[in-house]
Amino acid sequence: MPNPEGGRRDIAITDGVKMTGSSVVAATVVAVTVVGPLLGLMSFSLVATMTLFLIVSPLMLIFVPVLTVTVAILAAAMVGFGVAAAMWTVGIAAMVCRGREIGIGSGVAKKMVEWVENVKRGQWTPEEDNKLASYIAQHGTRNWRLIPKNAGLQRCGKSCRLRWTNYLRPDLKHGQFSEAEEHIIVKFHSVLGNRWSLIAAQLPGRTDNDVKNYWNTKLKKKLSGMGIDPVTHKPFSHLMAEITTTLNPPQVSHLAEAALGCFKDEMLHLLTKKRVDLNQINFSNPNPNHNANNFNQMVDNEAGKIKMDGLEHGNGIMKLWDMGHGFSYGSSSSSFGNDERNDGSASPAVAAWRGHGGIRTAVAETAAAEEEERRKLKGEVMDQEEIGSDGRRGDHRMMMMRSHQHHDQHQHHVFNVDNVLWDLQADDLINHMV
DNA sequence: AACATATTCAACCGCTGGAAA
DNA sequence: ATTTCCAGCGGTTGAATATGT
Repeated sequence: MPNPEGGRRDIAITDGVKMTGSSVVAATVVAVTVVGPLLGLMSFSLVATMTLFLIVSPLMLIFVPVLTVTVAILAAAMVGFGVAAAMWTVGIAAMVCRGREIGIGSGVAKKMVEWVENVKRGQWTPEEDNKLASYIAQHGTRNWRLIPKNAGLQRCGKSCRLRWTNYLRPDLKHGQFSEAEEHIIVKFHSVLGNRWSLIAAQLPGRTDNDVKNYWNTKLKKKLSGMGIDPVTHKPFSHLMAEITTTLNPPQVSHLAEAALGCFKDEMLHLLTKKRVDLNQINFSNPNPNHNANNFNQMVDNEAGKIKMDGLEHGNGIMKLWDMGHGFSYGSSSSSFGNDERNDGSASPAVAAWRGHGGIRTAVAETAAAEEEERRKLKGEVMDQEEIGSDGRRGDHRMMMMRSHQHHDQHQHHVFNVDNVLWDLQADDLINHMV
């Protein structure tokens, strides 16, 4: 698509500020300005040192041949430095230009680009907030690239968009999360994993960033403190049981040593890194009450929006959260949040979701396998897109996952200990922690 | 009071995929 | 069919603040 402003393609680094001829010149000037004085200083140092040496040396004549060679070498070195500096100068300019083009997002190039382009970063000031909010109130949020320009802000479009969506939007709720909100986050995280946008969609006025931060800073610790692994939502005791039944005795003893330390969370996190072979996933449903049915019902309600009443109040669904005592991970056979089966493994529903990246950091699934699986599902999912009427990608993903469950009826189960391969060496676990 | 450490959370980064040309 | 633009997403960072020593 031709750029409407006649420039080259925008790049990610500043999200919409284009490279222009003046920027190239400015970048070069900046680079030369930095390198020039450095070169001058180096030359001056060399000349001064040599002069001083020649003046003070009484044995100058004796060492003339040596000095000649030395000076020749140093001169050659200076030429080399000069060439290197010139190349560096050109390189910096090129890096800035190229960085602008392809989106290099770190290091000198980034700083140069920021400086050259005069794009501000960091905390927003109240004045900036006012400018952005009043502009959006008048013109809407149609083209984020143009918004900072038109609003008189020295920000990139992406920064403006994030500021608006995460902070300035009038429908946002600021302040502490309520217990009910915590409840919802934990329940949905147990099924969706780190799908923050999907979880946030269940909490009016909260952004995915809010939910993510709250989870990482509060809820994770809260669950750990209650003896529940925040990654798998399983009790630690179950994970330890899995360790002892799965690993060889020497490995178990190493793990036990590690467990005695103060790295419980890290260890358990690593222990949940199971290899997922998507070709062997079994989404069959040995338990007629398991979560897949409950979840599918919820997804069907209100065009893909999950119905909280059913989650919170029952119909055979376990109540995870006891308002008086915090989280309650019971052993109900029809549990939703914990989804624990008698053998300690997660149910197919949870496994299905996790198999699609719900707990990417915990499940050592390969990106390639996941991508292939997505592609396989894509056609089927597209047929169901109308269910997610608001067009959010998360809803598509939900549909994909649901679709996947139906699609792979005859495959094996991800988290069933009988089928899981543990791919971590005990030494690796310990080394990582230490 | 001064310093060190931990916590919080706004802002950012890089990637992805849909839409548009 | 391909290229380009744009917005959404999850992970990460780092400044500001709180808490501990």
